[in-house]
Amino acid sequence: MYPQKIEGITKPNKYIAVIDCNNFFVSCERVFRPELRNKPTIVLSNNDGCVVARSNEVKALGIKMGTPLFKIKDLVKEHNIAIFSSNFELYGDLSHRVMSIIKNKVQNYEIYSIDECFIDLTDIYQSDKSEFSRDLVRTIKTSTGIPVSIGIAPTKTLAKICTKVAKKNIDLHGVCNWYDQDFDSKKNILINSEVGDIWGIGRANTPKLQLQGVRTAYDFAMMDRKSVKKQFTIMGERTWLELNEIPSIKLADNPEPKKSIASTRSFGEDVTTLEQLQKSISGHVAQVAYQLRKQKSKANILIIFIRTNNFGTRPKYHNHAVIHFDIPTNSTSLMTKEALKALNTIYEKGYYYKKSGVVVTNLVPNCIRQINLFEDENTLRKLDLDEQKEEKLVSMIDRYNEKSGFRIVKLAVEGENKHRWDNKKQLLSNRYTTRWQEILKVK
DNA sequence: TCTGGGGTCCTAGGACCC
DNA sequence: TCTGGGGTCCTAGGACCC
Repeated sequence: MYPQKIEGITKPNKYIAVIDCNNFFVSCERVFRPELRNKPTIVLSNNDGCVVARSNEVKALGIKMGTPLFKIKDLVKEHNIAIFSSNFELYGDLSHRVMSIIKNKVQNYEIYSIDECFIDLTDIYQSDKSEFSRDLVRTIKTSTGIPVSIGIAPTKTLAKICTKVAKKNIDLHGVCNWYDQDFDSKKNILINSEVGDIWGIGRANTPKLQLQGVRTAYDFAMMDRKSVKKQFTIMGERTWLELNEIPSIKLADNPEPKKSIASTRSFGEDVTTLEQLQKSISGHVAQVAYQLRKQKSKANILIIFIRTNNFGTRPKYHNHAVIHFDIPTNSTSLMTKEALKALNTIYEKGYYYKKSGVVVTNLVPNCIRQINLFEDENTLRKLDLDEQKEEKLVSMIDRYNEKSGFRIVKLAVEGENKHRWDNKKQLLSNRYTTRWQEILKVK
């Protein structure tokens, strides 16, 4: 009998909702190109490699998320699909606008990704959660142009399932509320969602479940709890509980600072020389160091990596180096120096490199100061002074770069602005909302 | 010819300790 | 022939998400 009874747990009456932007990147492009409404449209990943966003018309053609562009050339031609390079400056700005509207309406929210936000509606003033949500859908649409869907349920996992229902049924006006369903409809919703589509059940576990005859969310919810935990660990158990209406994944409001920050990118053209790699690694280091400073953190560990193409027949090589700092840092110059030293040790001549990147982890808040064993008080004081000086300079540079919108001030090793091997972005739309030069012109 | 980027969490197993 | 037992901490790798 669904939902399964779970001993010792009383269900709290929670109203968790998830707001999901429909085909977000595509919707962003359509805001400024309304003639593309109802026309098949896709947005590509970096280097114009894979499809990362699809309009409904494209989904209907059976084009899957992540498909490389070259594999669908024929379909693109045949159906006259509109193609865009990814324009993260635009998407980031529109996302920010959507989230601001949500923040204005609810106290408890968790921005989950660029296009998704969980909210807790349990304690909002309005008693009709569905009406509140339909209103939110309308407000977001009229003030940003972005269509969204909202699912409301006792748990995050069920809410995610409900948004999918909301997207499929136009007459729901963008909102599906689990609490509005009778027993049979709830059961039907679960029966109609494939086990692999459940939030938390991924590529690796889907076949495992299917082999046991578990094909739908309903099948999964009806499994034996112990068997779920044994096979899919505590993560699977949480999902199982959530499908049985027991909240087990908390709303992460007041977000924690990031625990790791990465900057990685594949090259638009073959890279072979150490000098080119130095420039790209320096650029990545500058990026993560800036983000570290922005969230007021310092890093204990810096990892750099370089790799050749995973595909194709040319010789493959990948390697990484891990740098431990004695004192946590967010200094671009110090991190660059160490990163380049490390790059020397992993660079091998004769390969065609395709990608490089850096990751910082073991982050600590700025204010925590790990005392090095060998530091006495005088060196400490001097260090503090040096640090303050550097911090002043760096924050000035950060502010200047933010204001100008580009990273104009940077270390010499990064080199000139544009490299031949930089990202390919041949189909980029204008950054309508963040650059004056590219603002929409009304004729 | 052409195949993204940036995160989080959990577990198993080794190192180390008493 | 014998080769404890139990704890903690750390890391690499896997699984997941968008």
